[in-house]
Amino acid sequence: MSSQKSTAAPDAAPNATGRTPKRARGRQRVAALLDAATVVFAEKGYDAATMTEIAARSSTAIGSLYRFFPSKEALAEGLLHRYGERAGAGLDAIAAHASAMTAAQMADALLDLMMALKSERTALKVLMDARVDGANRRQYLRGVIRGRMAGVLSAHAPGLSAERADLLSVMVLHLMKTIPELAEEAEAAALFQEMRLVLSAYLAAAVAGG
Amino acid sequence: MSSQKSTAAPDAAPNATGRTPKRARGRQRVAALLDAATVVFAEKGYDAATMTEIAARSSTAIGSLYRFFPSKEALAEGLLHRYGERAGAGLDAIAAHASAMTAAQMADALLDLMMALKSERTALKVLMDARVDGANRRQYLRGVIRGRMAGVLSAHAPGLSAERADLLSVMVLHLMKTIPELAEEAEAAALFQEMRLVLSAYLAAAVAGG
Amino acid sequence: MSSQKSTAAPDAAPNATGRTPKRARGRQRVAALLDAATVVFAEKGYDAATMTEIAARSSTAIGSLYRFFPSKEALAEGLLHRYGERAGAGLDAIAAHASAMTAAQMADALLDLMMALKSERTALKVLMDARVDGANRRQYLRGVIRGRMAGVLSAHAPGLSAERADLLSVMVLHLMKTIPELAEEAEAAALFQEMRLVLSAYLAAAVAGG
Amino acid sequence: MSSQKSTAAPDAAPNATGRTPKRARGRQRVAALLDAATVVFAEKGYDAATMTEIAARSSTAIGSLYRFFPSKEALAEGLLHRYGERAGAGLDAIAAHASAMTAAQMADALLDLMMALKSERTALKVLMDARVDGANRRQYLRGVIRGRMAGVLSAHAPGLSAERADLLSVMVLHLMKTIPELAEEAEAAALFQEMRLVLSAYLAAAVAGG
DNA sequence: TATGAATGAGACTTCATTCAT
DNA sequence: CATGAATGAAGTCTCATTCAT
Repeated sequence: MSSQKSTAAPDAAPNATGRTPKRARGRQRVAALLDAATVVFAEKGYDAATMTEIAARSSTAIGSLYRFFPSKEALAEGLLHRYGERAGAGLDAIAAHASAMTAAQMADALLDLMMALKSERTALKVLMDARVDGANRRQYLRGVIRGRMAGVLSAHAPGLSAERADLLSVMVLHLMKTIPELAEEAEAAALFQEMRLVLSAYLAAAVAGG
Repeated sequence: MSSQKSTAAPDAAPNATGRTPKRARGRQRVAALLDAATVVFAEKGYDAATMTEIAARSSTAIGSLYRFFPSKEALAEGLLHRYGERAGAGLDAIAAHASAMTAAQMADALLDLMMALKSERTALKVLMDARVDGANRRQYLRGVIRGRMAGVLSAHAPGLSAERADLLSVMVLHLMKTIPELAEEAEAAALFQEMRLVLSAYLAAAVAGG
Repeated sequence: MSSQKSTAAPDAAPNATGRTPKRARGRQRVAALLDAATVVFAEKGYDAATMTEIAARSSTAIGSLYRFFPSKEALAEGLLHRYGERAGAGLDAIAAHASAMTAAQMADALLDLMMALKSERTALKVLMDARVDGANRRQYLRGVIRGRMAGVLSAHAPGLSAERADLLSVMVLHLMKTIPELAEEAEAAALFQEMRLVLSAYLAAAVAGG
Repeated sequence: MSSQKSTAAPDAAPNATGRTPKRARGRQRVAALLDAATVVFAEKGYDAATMTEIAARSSTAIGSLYRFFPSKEALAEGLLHRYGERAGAGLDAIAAHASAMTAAQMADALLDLMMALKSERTALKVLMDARVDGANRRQYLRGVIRGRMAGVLSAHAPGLSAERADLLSVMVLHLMKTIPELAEEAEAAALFQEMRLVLSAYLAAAVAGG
């Protein structure tokens, strides 16, 4: 099932022709499907989201949806995969400047990234929370992101042991993961600022050797 | 299935009196149902959890489950209610000693409470996240707990404004809410200690006026 | 099943004591149950009516309801039986004066009887229409009433052959049976008068040898 | 079950052309479903009829039944609609010759129509009697048929006032509606002739100004 | 290859009926 | 005998997935 994906949504190199040859059409479809899935999963939750609605929202026939993603689980996987790439890229970008940042600046940078991925983040949360059997697949995403985040933190605080950086990265990711939930509270804006405090206090304490 | 019940409900008739037969049995049933619901909701999530499985896990006939909780939503509500009472009592107990605690001790106390309610906490998170219509009932729980937590924090740091205490309590609750997720990671124990650091650093910074 | 009824609801002679000894209490219960059943069947239809509601409306425990009527079908039977007795008595009363009536007067008398039994009539219709297996039991009621009606018609028009009187009685009963439905139309009152016309025209034509 | 279908649906593809495959199949399905529903509703009544049985009788998967009729109520509505069209057409055909008919001929014509729609009529009665909420839809059917019948009567007896024609049509429809019940009696054939007498006597009396 | 009608397992819920108290 | 909690078969409806066209 997971092996089929590489066939259906190949990460092939960007094509040379500027037009939309066969291959590119598929890429667009996949993107549209993932966008629709993001919206529907976020709105309804994993179980309540229906393949039919996701297909409809992206103007795709249900049969075509199943051609690209052979199951609902595979679709979720696809979403996770795309998110992993985007978030990874964002973290790499932060890592590039991490050494020159204060704890507060680091907190800001991470929160900014969080906001940039906001819409996807909600869908992600839904998928990660869904107690599906595909827990293993989630492990993959975790691994990818976690490594990137550890890179960020090591760059930021070169003194950290590899072990410590790993643990820190898990906790920071955990904290970031919960941010969209804060947006649902009445005091969303204030809580967002408050999370800045949480993060910077934690990072400062941890780097100091807490 | 019905014959299994006498085996599966060894906690029957704790007292020797012939009294409270009907009533007590009902109470036990409800408790068993809520326990089973806690487990199943936590394992599967709200949508994927089935009334049939919850009934089976508590050795209850499906019809009996519906006698006590006339809908899945009502069952969720029952769980929320029970959790509210337990968590509220725990917070009140902490509040009684809050003034004499350091930030680190407060973090410990809160985490201890969290551990005591661990199994229920996971189910709770699932229910609070579920995109059900009965959002009002959840709002009620939120209000109750939040007020209790604000009491704890005010007792701990009398200098806080009511507003600030409110905001802090929301954030602390938010952080605590996410703890069960950490338990799913490989480094659960270490992360738990890490959360101690997060909480105490945040509390110390916040009380200091960060 | 049907044999149990004679035990549960005996048509025993009116008791001598003026009080309410054991036997009479049962009689009251049965009457209350049948009254409640009449209302609920009429309101909801046979299938949608629930034994629980019928018990509740007559302030009877569900277990007691089942003591008197061992099944829903038996309860329906009980209602049919009571209706048969009441309608039969009414028809006998009409028969006593039938020889002195014109066709129009006969139509009036029958319609008056119909109105007197109105509330029960609606419940009856529901039960007769219900496509339950107990079709045989309905046959019984039909037989009883039909014989009475044939008596009325023979008294009214002595010239009719027994065969003809039988056929006429079936048709007249059929027409009367449908009256409650007219009450649901907007023009109920006018239709009721119209039914007078139908009946008297038919009786006159039939007696005349149509 | 799916393999049985080719056996159970011998009316498939009446034309030789490869054309109208999808569309025509849908229409056939709907017709088969309505036919099955007619039978089952007539046999069991509205409540006791199960969607599962209706699907089975038309060799349709339950899911397909729900694709065409998204609820039991919708299915009933579909039946009502189809009946309305057929009965309306029949009444219009009678109206075309009504002016040249005697009361007895009119009675015959109406009874003939009734016989032609016999099987549907029984189901109709069940649906119209059913205590469902969708009463509005039934009102619509009533209106349509009633207007057609008033047209028939006006054509038959031009002297009738519009009001009177309306009232007459309601009563005539009422009488016709009850015919299927007569078919359940032992003397069905004789009763059918008797209904001829009822109708013609009534029409004659009414036209005469009774 | 794209399409969407068809499929049927399975979810929630109701209610007639039983039986321990 | 009365009571009403307990039971579980059965009904309506949804939706992931397949496959003929």
